[in-house]
This record gives sequence, structure tokens and C-alpha cells, in this order.
Amino acid sequence: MTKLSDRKEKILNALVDDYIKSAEPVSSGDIQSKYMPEVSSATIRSELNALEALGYIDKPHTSAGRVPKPEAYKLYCQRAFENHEFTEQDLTSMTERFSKQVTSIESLSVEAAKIISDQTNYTTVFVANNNEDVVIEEIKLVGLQNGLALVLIVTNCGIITDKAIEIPDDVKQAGIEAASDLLDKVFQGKKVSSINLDSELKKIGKSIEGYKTVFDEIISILESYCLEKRKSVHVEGALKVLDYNENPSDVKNFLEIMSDSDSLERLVTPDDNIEFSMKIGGEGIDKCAIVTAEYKINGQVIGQAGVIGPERMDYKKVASVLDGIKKSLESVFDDTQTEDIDERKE
Amino acid sequence: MTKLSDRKEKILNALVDDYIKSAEPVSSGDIQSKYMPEVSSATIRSELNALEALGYIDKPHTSAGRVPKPEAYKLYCQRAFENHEFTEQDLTSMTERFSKQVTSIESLSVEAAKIISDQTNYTTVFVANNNEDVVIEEIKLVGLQNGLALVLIVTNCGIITDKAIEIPDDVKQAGIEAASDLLDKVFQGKKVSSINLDSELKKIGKSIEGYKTVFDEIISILESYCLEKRKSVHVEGALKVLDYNENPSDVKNFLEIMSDSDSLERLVTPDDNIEFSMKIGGEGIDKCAIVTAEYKINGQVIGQAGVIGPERMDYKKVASVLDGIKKSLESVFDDTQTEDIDERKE
DNA sequence: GTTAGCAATCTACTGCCTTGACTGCTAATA
DNA sequence: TATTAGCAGTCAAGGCAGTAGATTGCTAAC
Repeated sequence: MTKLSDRKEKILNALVDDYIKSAEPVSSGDIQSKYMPEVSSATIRSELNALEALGYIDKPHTSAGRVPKPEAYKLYCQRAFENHEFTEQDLTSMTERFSKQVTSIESLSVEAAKIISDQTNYTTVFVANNNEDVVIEEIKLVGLQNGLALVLIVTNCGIITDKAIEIPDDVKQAGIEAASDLLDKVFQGKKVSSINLDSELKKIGKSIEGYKTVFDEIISILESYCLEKRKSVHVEGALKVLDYNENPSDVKNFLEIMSDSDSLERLVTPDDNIEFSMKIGGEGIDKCAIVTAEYKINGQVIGQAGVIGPERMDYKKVASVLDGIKKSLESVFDDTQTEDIDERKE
Repeated sequence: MTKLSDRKEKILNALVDDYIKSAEPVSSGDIQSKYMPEVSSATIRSELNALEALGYIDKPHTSAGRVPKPEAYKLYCQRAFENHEFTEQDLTSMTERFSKQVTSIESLSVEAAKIISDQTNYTTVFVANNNEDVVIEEIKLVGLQNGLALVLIVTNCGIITDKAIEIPDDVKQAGIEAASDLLDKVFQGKKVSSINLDSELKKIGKSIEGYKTVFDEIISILESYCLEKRKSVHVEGALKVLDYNENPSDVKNFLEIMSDSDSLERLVTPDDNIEFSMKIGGEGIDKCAIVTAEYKINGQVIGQAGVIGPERMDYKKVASVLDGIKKSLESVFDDTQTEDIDERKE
């Protein structure tokens, strides 16, 4: 799409602005009186004609004003990201919440989603990734009375305490304590992703002997734990959809999607590797717009945020909040403490 | 409220029946043609007049039919509980789900709510009580590297594994193992509600010495565990509200209440000690009717179910499902296996 | 106590008309 | 060539009147 003239863009911008506020089709006269009294409405009309031909706007009927089409929202949203402002105060309060509340990957997604949803008043999804490899700090087997043993694994990402395994008879004889010690020797200090059981055992000069089943179970516990720790998806403010959509089946559909974390993850994953993006419709939520942002710390993607609202969203607010989160996350978690001032140009 | 004549009740019943089906005001002619061709519509009209004076029904306007008022629904619902039928097949499939899926107090509330909601197509809340006293089967302290120790308590209601406590220096010296053994001696086999620390220690001839802090923490862990195990509240099918209520603020309000377990518990707790009850409105969900049932096993109340739907609910279906659940629970869990056939009279 | 018949009442629907809001076109203007 | 004023054409929305249909309450007869 070829670049619009400055005046066309100014008119388009004014139109979207007005439509977001009023929810009414915007007429050439409206634009003239409120935004550009220096030209006549007839001039604006001919520009509007051109914009309509270019696919940016539409007319509900002959004698109505114009309404924006998705292309117009996209351009508007892009501009919102280019020039937004936020108060220093908002920024510091965000930063404070992050540094106080966030202790784990789960709490990051919860807290970030809450902040964004509170500030924008739209439904927000936050997907937090865990880039750290899970490292085993300590591992113990605790025998219980009923022939089971509890597996206790302390990792850098938390303690696994809820898995019990059955103890084979031969291990029972050799003693659970011995098994526990062996486990600790083999696994302690290891990254879960790089465990190679055979070579570890060779190092300490032992074969698996009767412990095979036990080791297998431990490995599978670790694997599923890593999988679960890999991502944390959280939604906040799902019910805000009721503020702008009155159609029961739309709402039902929306809320169903909001409670399915796979759909959510797909929803906020940007199509290409882009810092901010915006799309209209997706995953079956037809009438909604989704603004997504990707967050990096130390160069690694640590999460995606997605703000979901009506097409007529307050994109300026959304842009400022999403960028505020970026700044906050950087100031709290980024070691390099990048001081580069926001100088993005597209 | 004095008892209605048989004919009045028959007319009222027909009116509610028809209104539940059609959602349209019911006219005297409708009732005559569909339910009682033996009398004229004029007769029905005069009876309707009387029922209106008694507060059972209402007229939207002069030339409309009549609609039921809450009193009418209550009577109708009561009758539905008195004569309902269910197929043997439904009953056995319910019983099967209970015996297969229910292993804990949580799974009881989840499964029961699911069954009821699936069958009735209304939002269902189930509150399951735990009447069993928590008995400690085994208790262990597992030292970790970071000065903490994990408390491991095996009870008849499950294993507590997620609590770590700090180990005071004096205990560290005496050895965590000794502490662990002492704990096991003191607590093993005890009901949590009847633990009296001093007398237990006297029995085994030991004073608390340096273990005071540890014992205190254990006790508080047990107390909070009992509290948490006391009840389990579960909602199923909350979104079904969208099938009958189109008002966004009603829906928002409803869904907010549905995600607050305290409100839910209040909602399904019957006002008096009654087996089945029905009320219209409550806890801020004005336009809804709630049918509640209380379930007992071996004479003890083990749970309450609440079905929440529009006033125009399919009370017959609801009554049959709620009573089916009762039968199912009895056949699965009741030791006395009561063979008494449903002979309730109010 | 029940019924038929009938006037009265009221909603919902339909079509008609008016009003007001825009647009697009045309011709004049800078 | 770009801009503007003026004006006719188009359309939705709202108000109004009239009609059809449903249902009630009343009355008088059975």
C-alpha cells in the first residue's frame, strides 16, 4: 500500500479518533469543524472519497458519514505506538509492582496481565516464558509406610513435592536411603535438559542395577515438570468483553476461548517477529482487535502480552501501557540496564 | 397461604407449564384448549382472576394473558419434587461416574457439579463437606540444604507436602532426624482436632525443649490444612447464563458471583434445614431461580447442590436430576444402604 | 356455578410522512 | 489544478395514525 499524503493521513487519523470516541459514522463536516477548519468540508469530502477507494474507510449508507475499516485501525494503532506518552508516575508504580510481586514465572504473567488490564480496561493475556534451564539442587527419596516413596526435588525454579512413586521390592531391600543418596549423587547440580543418565552413572562408577524403574520415573517427573514450567499463560479481565459486546453467542465464544490456554497462546503470538503488532479478528473472536507486544530481557524473549478489545479501542492508552510495561520490565530485570531512549522508527 | 382448590392448582400448574415452554403470557383460551377442554375459557378466566388476587400470577397488560409470579414457581417446583421420574439408565450412568471418578472431597464436588450441569443444562454449584476428621498417619521432617526443612504429613485425606519450615539452630544441632522421629511418635495416629500437645508429650515422657517452634509450626500447618479440607466448592456451566439472560450487566454480575466461592456457598446453603428448596433471587442474582438440595450420607450432611437458572426453568428435569444424584450418592457411599423408597410428603 | 356473547382494552404491526444528516456533483473561483 | 460554495439526491430514524388480533371482564342466561 503506497504511502498516504500528509493531509489524507491527518483526515484518516481524525476520523478514527472521532469514531473511537463517538461510535457514530463521522461526516466531512465533523472533521472540518473539529479537526481542520482551515479547509472546507467539500475538500475533505473529496479526500474521503479517495480514502474510501483505497480501502481505508466505508459508508454504512449513502447519507451517513464514514467509518474506519481494519486497515485504518492498523495505521492508527501504528501511529499510536510511534507517539505515545505516559506519566512518570504510572511508570514507577508499575515498576514497584513488578519488583515487589514477581517471584516466579507464574507471578510474572499474573502481575503483568493484571497491571495491563487494570490500566487499559480491556481483557489482557500474558504469556511468560521461562528461559532458565531447570537445575536440580537437591533430590531425596522419602519412604512412606504404604510401599510408596515421595520424590522430593529441589530446583532453582521451586520444589517438586507432589509426586510419589512405587518402590520395587529389590530397592526396598537395598534400602531407600541408599537409593536416595545415589539419586542425589547422580542428579545434583545438573541441568535437567542435559541429563544423560548412562554417562552420569559411569562417572560415579555405578551401574543402574535394580534402580532402573526408580530412575526412569524420576526422569519422567523432571520432564513433565520442565514442560509445565516452560510457559505460564494468564488472562485478566475476561469479563470486560461485556462492556462492549452485547451479543450472547459472541460473548460465550469469547469467554470459552479465554479459558483455553492453548488458544490464548496462539492468540498473542505475533505472526512475525515483531515488537508490537495489531490484528483484527483471530482464533474465532471475529469482532475484536488484538494488540500484542513482545518483551525481551537481556535479548531473550520473556513474554508476550495481548490486549483484546473492540475495534474501537483506545489504542493510544493501550500503546502507552504496553510500552510502559516494557520499560518497567527492563528497569527491574534487565542486567544491562539499557539506557537507550525509545527511538523506534519504522 | 391457604391451600388452593384442586382446580385452581391444576390451572396454575398448566399455566406455569405452558409459560416455561413458550415464554409468552398464557391466556385462558390456551389453558382451556391445551389442558382442560372440559370447562369453558370463561370459567378458567374467573379462576385466573382469583389466582391473581391470591398473588400467584400477574398480567403484563389488560389484553395479555397471565404470567406466573415467584409464588407460582415455588408451588410448581414443590410439585415437581413430589412427582418426578427418572430412567434407570440415567441413574446407573450417574452411579458409575461417582464410583469411578470420586476419590477425594474435591473430586466429589467437581464430578457432582458436572453431572448435574450436563444433565440440566443450567449452572450448577456443588459444595462438598468433609465430615471425616483428619487423622495423621505419618509425619516426617526432611532437611534441605538451605536451612529449611520440608514437613511431610501423610493423612487419611491426602499428603501435605508443600510446607517448608525454618529449622532453629538448636534443633539443627540435635539433628533433624531426631526431631522427625519425635514428631512421628507424638502425632502418629492422632486426630487433628483432638491433639493436645502437652499431654501427648507427657505420655512419651518428654518436654518440648528446643522443639517448641517446630511443633508450633506443625500445628498451624495442620490447622490450616483442616480448614482447607473442610469444604470444596465447585461451579460448572457458569456460561450457561448466556443462554437465557441477554443483559450484559446482569451477566457480568452473575459471572462475578460465580467466581467467588464464599458467595456461592451462601447461595446454596438452604435457609432452614430442608431437603430440597427453591428460591428466586438471592446474593444479587435477581432474575434467577435457585433450586438447592442437601445430601446426606450415613445421616451426615455431605454436600449441597444448587442449580441456578432462569425463573422459567425446567423444574421437572432439575428435580429428577437432583433426586437422582441423591440416590446415586446413597448407593455408592452409604454404608447402611437405605432401601427406603422415596416417600416424602410435605 | 358455569357459560356464551360482547364491548373494552391494549399491543404489535404497517405504512406514510417529515425531518435531518450526509454525500456527490457541478460550476465558479483562486 | 486544487479548492470551494451551493444544491439536488439519498437514506435512516422517528413520529403518527390506523388496523388487526388477542384477551380480558362483564353481563345475562342457563
